[in-house]
Amino acid sequence: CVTYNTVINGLCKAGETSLAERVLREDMCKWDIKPNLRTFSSLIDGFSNERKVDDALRLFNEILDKGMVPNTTVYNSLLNCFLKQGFVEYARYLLSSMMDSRTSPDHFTYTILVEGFLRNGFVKEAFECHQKMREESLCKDVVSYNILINYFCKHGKIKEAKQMLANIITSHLVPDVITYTTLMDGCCKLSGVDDALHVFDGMVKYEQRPNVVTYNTIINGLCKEDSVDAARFIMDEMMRTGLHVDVLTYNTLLNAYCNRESFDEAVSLCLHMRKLKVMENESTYNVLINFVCKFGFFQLAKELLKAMIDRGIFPDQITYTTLIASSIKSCSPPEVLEMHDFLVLRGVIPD
RNA sequence: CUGACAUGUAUCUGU
Repeated sequence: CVTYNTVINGLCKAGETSLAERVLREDMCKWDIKPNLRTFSSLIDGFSNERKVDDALRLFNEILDKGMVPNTTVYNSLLNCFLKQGFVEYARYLLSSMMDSRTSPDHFTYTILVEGFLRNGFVKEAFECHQKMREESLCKDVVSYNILINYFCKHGKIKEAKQMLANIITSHLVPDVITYTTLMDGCCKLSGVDDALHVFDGMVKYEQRPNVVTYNTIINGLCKEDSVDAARFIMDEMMRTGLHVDVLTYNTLLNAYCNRESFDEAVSLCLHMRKLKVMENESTYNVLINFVCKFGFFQLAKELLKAMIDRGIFPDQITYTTLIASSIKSCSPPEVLEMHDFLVLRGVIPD
């Protein structure tokens, strides 16, 4: 059973949850191995990440039908699924059944609720959940604080965000790399890179190691303040010190070079990326497509679109908006429609 | 007695 759970969980994480379910139905039944709650949690979480709420709910009901008793993790997975897709009322209902069945919430439950309520605009309830978790001494880590810091930062409230960091420390918890990075990103966007660097100093002082995301955040902040060369210096330093850069590092700088119209730098960065075998993603192509569109090279944009599909990267809503907005300016109405149909046919849902 | 498998938070691109 452990072996199967490992395989099933791997498939779920790889976005192959339907296949994982077939493994359950066919292989496990064949050998008469009984799935347990972990098996179901993996599958529910897998469907959750694929936004298949119906399937997640179906598996939850199957647990009940089999006479098994869902534990906290199973409830958490389904709660998270509902809240991520905006089904707040379902989540509330599930939460009350969880209470009725005397399944006690843990710190995961609370952080899922805090994040989910904030995501769906129920700010007051989110804060109440956070408070309740603290009162029940279930606040075992800083995740819920991190979520609140992110909320404040995304709503322009840098002062409140910093206050939350102070609250973490007075609660005798230890801010982690995500706490600092979240706050640094808020600083970059609200009070400038200089301020973010103060936070960075604090992080180092409290012995939290910056990671790739931390540096990407700084690089992005510098790029947005037109200090692209300083940003590039950081990237070079990362590589020199053996910290591996990722696709977001490249995308951030690539976008900055494009905005600055440093064509040569942009091209050489793309080559650099290939050489280090960092795979491009949707954003990489979106940056390039946006760049060529801005100069009215719509044919070139089409070629990039083809190249991205050939590499197995699917256009998304941003690709759509970029291409449609540009085609309206430089193409005839039939061509705009042709592009629209083409993208919709590849699964893009226009917003 | 011990060990292996499940759930939550941060950074890039368009309008």
